[in-house]
Amino acid sequence: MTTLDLPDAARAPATLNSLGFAKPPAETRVVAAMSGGVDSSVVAAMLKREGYEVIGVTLQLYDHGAAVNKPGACCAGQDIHDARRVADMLGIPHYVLDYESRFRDQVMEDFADSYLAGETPIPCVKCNQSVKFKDLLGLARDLGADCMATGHYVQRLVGAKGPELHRGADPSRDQSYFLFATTRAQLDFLRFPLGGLPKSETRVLATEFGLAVAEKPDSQDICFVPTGKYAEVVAKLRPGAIDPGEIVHVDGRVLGRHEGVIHYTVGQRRGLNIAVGAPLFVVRLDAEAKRVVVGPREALAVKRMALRDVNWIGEAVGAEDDLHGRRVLVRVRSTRPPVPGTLDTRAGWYVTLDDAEEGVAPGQAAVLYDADAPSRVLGGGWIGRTS
RNA sequence: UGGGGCGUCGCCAAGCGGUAAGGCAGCGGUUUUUGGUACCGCCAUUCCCAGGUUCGAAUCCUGGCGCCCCAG
Repeated sequence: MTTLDLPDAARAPATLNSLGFAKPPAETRVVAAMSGGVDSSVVAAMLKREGYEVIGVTLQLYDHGAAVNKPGACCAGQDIHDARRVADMLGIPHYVLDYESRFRDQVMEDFADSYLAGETPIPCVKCNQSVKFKDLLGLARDLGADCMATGHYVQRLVGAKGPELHRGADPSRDQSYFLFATTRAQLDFLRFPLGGLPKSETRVLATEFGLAVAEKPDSQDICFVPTGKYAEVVAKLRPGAIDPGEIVHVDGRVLGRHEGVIHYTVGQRRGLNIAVGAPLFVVRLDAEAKRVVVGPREALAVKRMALRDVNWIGEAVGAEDDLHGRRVLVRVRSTRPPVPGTLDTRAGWYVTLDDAEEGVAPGQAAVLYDADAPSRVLGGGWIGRTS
C-alpha cells in the first residue's frame, strides 16, 4: 500500500490524532457540547486550536425566564448566550437546540416521580443518559461528526479491548460517578478532553484563550431548580400529589408529622424539627404509608443493596453468572471514595460492601470500579432496596 | 388548699452567693454537576412574677402564680 500518489493534505498521518482518528484534525469533525460554562468552553477552544473542525451545540433545556438569574446553572438563558459568545469568538458554527420538551419528559418527570416514590433521584445522570448521550449524541452522528466532546472530568482510555471509562485524573474533580450509565456504543463516540487535567488547569486555559467565561462560577445544584428548593419544583410538576404523614422512630414511636415524603432523603438530619437529646436521621422513606422513618446515626449503616438497570462496561462476560462473587470498588455517592465490596448476581444484581456506608438512598447510584484498576469504571446501577 | 416536689432558650438540662455550661431543634454560611452528610457561625443582659437580704442572687428570705406527686 502506498500513499505516494496522494496530495499531502489528504494523506493520513502515521499516528492517530489527539481524538484517536487516523487523519488530520482538519478532516475530523467534532461536535462540542457547550453548556456555556468554563469547562465545555475550554474544550471547544482546545479542539479549535488543534485544528479540528468544531461544531458547537448548546441545548436549551428548561425555561429561560426562571433561570436567568441563577449564576452557575447551565443550559438556559445567560448560559446559552455565553456559549454563543465563545463560539463566535472561536469562529466555529454554533447551534442552539430546543430540547425543553425532551428534558422535561426524560429528566424532570422522572425527578418528580422518584421523589414521590420516596426515592432520591440524580437528575444529572438521567440527563447525561438520555438528553445528552442519546439525543444530542444522535444528532452529532447525523451531522456527520466523528465524535462528540464534552467537558466532563473523566478519561476515555483505549485499552486492548476498546475504549474504557476512567476517573478524571484529578480526584477532586472526578465526575465518573455521573457517567456510570454511559454505554459502550456511546463511549465509542465520546471524547473528554479535560479528563486528564488537574483541577486548576482549566481556568488557566480559559484565561489564556481569552474566554469571557473564564471567571464564571462552577455549576452546582440541580440546574432546573433555580431557588435551590427542589420540593417546590416537585410540587409544581405534581400538584396535589404530595401528602403529609407521620414521622416515626425505628423503635415505633410516632415523633411528629411531616408535609410530604418528598422533603426528605435517607441520611438527612436537618429539617425534621424534632428534638430528642441526640440527632435523628432519616433512615427510610415509606411513600405508600406516607411515613418518614427516623433513627440514630447507627441505623444508617447499609452493607447490602439491590441494583436495577445495571450498565456494565467492564470486560465482556458471557453471562451475569460470570460476575457473581466479583470483587469491586463501590461508590454510593459522588463525593465518597469507592469502597470494597462484592457482587452478587445469582438472582438480580446485588452488591455487598465490606464495611457499611451511611446515607445510602434508593434512587441514587452505586457506581462500580475495577478492584484491580481503581480508576476504571465498570458500570453501575440504581440503588433499590438496602439493608 | 393537709403533706411533699418543681418552675433556667422551642425541647432536655448544668448551675447551689460572684456576675447564665452543654445537647437537641432552629437559623445562616462553607462544601468537587444530584439529594444528603460533615464542618463553621448565630441562637437566654436573663433564670415564673413581685418584694427583700447582700458590694453582688438563677442561686438566700417573704409573698404570689403555675405545674406534679402523695394523702383525701
